[in-house]
Amino acid sequence: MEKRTRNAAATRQAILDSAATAFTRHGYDGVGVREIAAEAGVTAMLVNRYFGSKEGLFAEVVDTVFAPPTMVPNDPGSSVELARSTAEALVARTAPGAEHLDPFALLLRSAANPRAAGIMRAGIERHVGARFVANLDGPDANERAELGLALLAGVWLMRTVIATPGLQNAQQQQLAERLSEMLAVVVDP
Amino acid sequence: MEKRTRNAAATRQAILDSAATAFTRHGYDGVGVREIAAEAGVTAMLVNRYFGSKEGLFAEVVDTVFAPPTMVPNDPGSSVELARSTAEALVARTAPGAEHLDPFALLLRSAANPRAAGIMRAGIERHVGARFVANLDGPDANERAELGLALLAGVWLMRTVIATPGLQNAQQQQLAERLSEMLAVVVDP
DNA sequence: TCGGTTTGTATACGAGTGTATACTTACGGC
DNA sequence: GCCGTAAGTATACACTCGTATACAAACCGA
Repeated sequence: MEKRTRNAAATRQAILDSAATAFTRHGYDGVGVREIAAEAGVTAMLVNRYFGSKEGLFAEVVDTVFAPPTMVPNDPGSSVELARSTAEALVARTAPGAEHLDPFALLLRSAANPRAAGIMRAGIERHVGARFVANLDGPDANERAELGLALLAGVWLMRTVIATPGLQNAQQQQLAERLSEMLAVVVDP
Repeated sequence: MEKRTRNAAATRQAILDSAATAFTRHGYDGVGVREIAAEAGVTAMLVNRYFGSKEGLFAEVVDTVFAPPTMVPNDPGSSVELARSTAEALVARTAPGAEHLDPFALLLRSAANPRAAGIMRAGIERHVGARFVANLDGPDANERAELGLALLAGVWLMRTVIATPGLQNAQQQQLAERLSEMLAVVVDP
C-alpha cells in the first residue's frame, strides 16, 4: 500500500491498465470492478467516477487494446511476407508457456456477453479492419481481411484458451508454415 | 404450466435440453440454474439432484452437443469434397438470420470460464478430434484437423458472435469458395 | 490562512448467484 | 388399502455483483 499521491491522470491510467490485463485474462464477465480497482490500488467507486460504469471502462479498454499494431506487422513488404510473418508471430505468441496479452484474448473471452460483443464489434471495425485491409490489394479486401482474421482468432482459441493437444504439441515451424499457407489464400489473391 | 406427471427420465432429459440451448445461447456464465430449471418446468434444486452441480450439468451438455456429427459430413467422399461441403455447411448455418445451435456457440461463449474450458477440452478430444481425423489421410492428421477446426471456429466467431460487417455482407457462395480453398490446405496435403 | 474544488473512501442497498437442509406429495409393490 | 421410497418443492444461507449516496481529506488559488 504505497502512499498514493493525488493525481487524477495517473490514477485513471492505473485503472485502465489494470482493467486491460484483467479483462484480457478473464473476460468481461470474469472480473469485477472491485478486483480491477484493487489491482490499481484504489476503491471500486473511482472506476465509476472516471469511466461512468463498467461498460464504459470496457469500451475504453477495447479502444486501447485494439488500436496498437499488435496483430499486423508494421512493414509487411510483399504479401507473401505478410502471411509468413503474421503466421510466425501468432504461433510464437501462442506457445504453451507464453503470457497472452492479446486483442484475441479480449475478443474471445468477452464474446459471450452480448453487450461486450457489441462494444468490441465497434472497436474492431474502427481499428483492426482498416489496418489489415490497408495491406491487401485486389477485390473484396474487406471480406478477405476478416477471413484471415477469423483464421488467426480460431487458431488463437484452439492453442491458448482450449489448449487442444494437436495444436499444443505441434512443431512450431511446421505449424507456422501451414498457417501461412492458409493465410496466403486470402492475402495473395 | 402443464400438470407434469412424475417421470424421472423425462424430467432429466428436459433439464438437459433446456441447459443445452441455454448454455449454447448465453455461455456457461451467462445462465443460472434457476433459469434452466424454469425452462424445463421444474425447480432449480432438481438440477443438483440429477447432475450434482452446475458443472456436472455442463459436462453432460458438452458430451451431447459435441457427440453428433454436426460439423463433419457423414460421407465426405473425396477430400476436396470434404473441404467444399464443410465450408458450404458452415457458411449456410452462420447466415445472418439463422438460429445458431452449434457446438461452436457453446465453445466460444463458454471459453471465458477456465473450468468450463477444461470440461470442453475433454469433450472435443473425445468426440470431434477423433471424427475429423478419421477423414484425413497423410501425416500430422491430428494437427491438420485441429487447424481446420480452428479456421471454422474463427469464421463462426466473426460471422455470428461478433457479426463483423465484412463477413456478414459477403456473397455466400464466394465466401464458401474461399473458405474451402483455405481448408483444402490442411485437408488435401 | 482561508475556502472551494477536486480526489478519494466508507457504507450500504438491492438484486442475483450456486447450493444445502428440510419439507411435501405422488407413485408402485405388497 | 397401505406405506416406503422416489420425485419434486420451499426456504434459506452465504456469498458476489454493480453502483448510489454520503462523507473525509488533500490540493491550490486567493
